[in-house]
Amino acid sequence: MGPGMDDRATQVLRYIVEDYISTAEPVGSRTISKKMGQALSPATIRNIMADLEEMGFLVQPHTSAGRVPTGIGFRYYIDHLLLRRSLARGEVDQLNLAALEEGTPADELVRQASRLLANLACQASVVILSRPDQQKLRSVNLMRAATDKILLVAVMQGGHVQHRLIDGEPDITGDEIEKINAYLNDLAEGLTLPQLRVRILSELRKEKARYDRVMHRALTVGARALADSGLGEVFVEGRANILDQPEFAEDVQRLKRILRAFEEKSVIFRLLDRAMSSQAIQVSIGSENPVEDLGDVSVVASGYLQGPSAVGSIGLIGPVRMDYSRVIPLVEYTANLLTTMFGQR
Amino acid sequence: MGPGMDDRATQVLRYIVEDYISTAEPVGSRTISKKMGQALSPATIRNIMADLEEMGFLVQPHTSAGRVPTGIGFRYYIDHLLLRRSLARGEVDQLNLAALEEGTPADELVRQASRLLANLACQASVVILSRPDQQKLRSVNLMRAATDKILLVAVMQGGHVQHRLIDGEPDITGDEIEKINAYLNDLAEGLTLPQLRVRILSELRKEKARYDRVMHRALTVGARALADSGLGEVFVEGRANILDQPEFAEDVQRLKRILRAFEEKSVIFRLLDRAMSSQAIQVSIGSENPVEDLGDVSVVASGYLQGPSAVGSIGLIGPVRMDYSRVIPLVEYTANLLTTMFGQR
DNA sequence: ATTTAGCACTCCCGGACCAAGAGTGCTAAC
DNA sequence: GTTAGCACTCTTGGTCCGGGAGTGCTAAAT
Repeated sequence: MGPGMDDRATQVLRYIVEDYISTAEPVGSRTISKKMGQALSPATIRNIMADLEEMGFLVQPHTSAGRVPTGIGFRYYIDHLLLRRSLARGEVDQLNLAALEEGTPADELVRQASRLLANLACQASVVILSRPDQQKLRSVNLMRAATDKILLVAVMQGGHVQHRLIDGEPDITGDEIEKINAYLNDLAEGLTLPQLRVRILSELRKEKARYDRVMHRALTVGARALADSGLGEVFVEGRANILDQPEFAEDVQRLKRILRAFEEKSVIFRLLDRAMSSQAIQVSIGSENPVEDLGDVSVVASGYLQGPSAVGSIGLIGPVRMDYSRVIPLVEYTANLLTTMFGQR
Repeated sequence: MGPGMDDRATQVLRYIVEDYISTAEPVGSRTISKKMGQALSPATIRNIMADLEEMGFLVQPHTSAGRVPTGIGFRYYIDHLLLRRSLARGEVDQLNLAALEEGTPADELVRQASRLLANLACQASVVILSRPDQQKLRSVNLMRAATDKILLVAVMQGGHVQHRLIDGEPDITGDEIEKINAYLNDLAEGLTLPQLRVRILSELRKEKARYDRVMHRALTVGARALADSGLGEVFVEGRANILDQPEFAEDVQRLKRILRAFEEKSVIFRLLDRAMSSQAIQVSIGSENPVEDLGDVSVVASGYLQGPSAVGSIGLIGPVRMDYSRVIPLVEYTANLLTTMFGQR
């Protein structure tokens, strides 16, 4: 809290931010005066505003326009002034993921959550899943997919399922696959796939079973593929919502930058990565976020857990002028919902 | 070919369409005259243009603007006038899906194809996969996913893999799962999942094995889930490319309609469904396509096969003013590529 | 010593108006 | 049948202007 940041000033800042959030227009002294019940005249407000501008909380788009909060202004608002709105009953109802079909795969669950969140918040919503090669395994299985093909199926502790096809193994019998499965599952639990692989490799040196080759092959393909896909899954939902935001609607260049960013896994990943490790909500305002191309959007995100380990992160992307009082509880609730749902799995 | 559609008129139509495709601006008589090597004066061209307009091939945005081809004009161009450009070497190289990691799942393969196609064509690209409950099975397997959970994994003949989680089966042994698998795989091949289910149900009436419940449960969950997810998978890539098209760049309403449509599985499905059943390329121009909201885009799509059966369809979505001579071969090639790649699986 | 009213000033925005340019349709000549 | 010529239409971009919104400053009021 800077010098001269007295109570009245923060009040005014709050009103300005809130008005700006709802109108998307620079806000003038007269408006604020009215909003504060005429307790202070426009002229006084103007003085306060001038102070706030000097401190970096506000800017004027041009002389003789109202003020607009800066990133710093928003930051201060969020850190000190924000009153969270609790969720309305209807909102909670709409987020009812439990209504999903029994047995829905984890990916689909997460994607649905994202979609619902996007609709409720009227923003674009994004989910990332942690890198598959860093997730711990729950179980690994091989199964015959065709005469000369074997499918490697890995179930992660988060409930996510990964699979790869292994070619050209026509001569292995069902029994042998069985044995491999039993063997794998003894070792697999709690390891990552790459870890499992090195573990097996060292074991293999000792005993020389007939199915060495298959298992070796499977693990190599599996581990390499997972390492290769590098980043985890990324889902973006509700892209169209950003077109509803007046700040983006006009400027096609900006839109293009944002949409392009949405198509790059790595960018989205960088954006939400920070939130993944923490369950607390993270808000990056404009240039605070780690992607230069998205210097004019805000990201509100939170990680979610599977048991003790962070498996992903869900959030919203929208204009800096977001309704944080609504959006933050929404994201928080959704992330918690995911955590509890995965807890039951 | 309408009355009075002489050679010269078609020539003029071709030039107009092609010029319009490359410039996105109404084209005037002077331009065409020059393009035809001054063989005809602008005045003559104007007469021909007036004829073409009367026949419905052209329109004027306003008096004293050049002409723009109508949907009918484009249709005629595509059906009778189009000269396909063969693909450049570099283009083929860029579509090199074979370079993908060995064992990449079918979904990922298809998505990559879509992405590459989108980049090459500078349009949005879309893939649909046929409804999972209509695809024939190659094999079905249950596997233990956790102490009280079983994972149902179904490999389709197209190489697509579906999975669902089945809850609360702690008391079944690995051996029993084995038996179920053996039993299932005897029956499964070539059936759809719902078919398999009714088949099993009738069998179950006869013998009462201990693992009835699990199998029944698995099939019910599987079949219902698949029926429920209704449509197949849909992937959209290269959305940002539509912002490069001048006809969409300005009009935000239109953009929003298109982006929203992209988020609705069912819409995309309706759009590409027709193409799925045929290997020949399908071109829907503007209002020809079955989605009202997308009355101002064209769709170029083609189905692809897995062996004898159509499993999906890939295509491009863009402005009516697309470079069909380039885009059609591209889509065709990509679809064929997918067909051959799936052939090897 | 604040607060406020008053006022001059600045800047944006929308509408009116105009000139240039592009393209047409028609007519009359080739 | 083709084309040159010409009058006409319509868009586009630029300029100009007036109104409105909002400010900063100053001087009066509390």
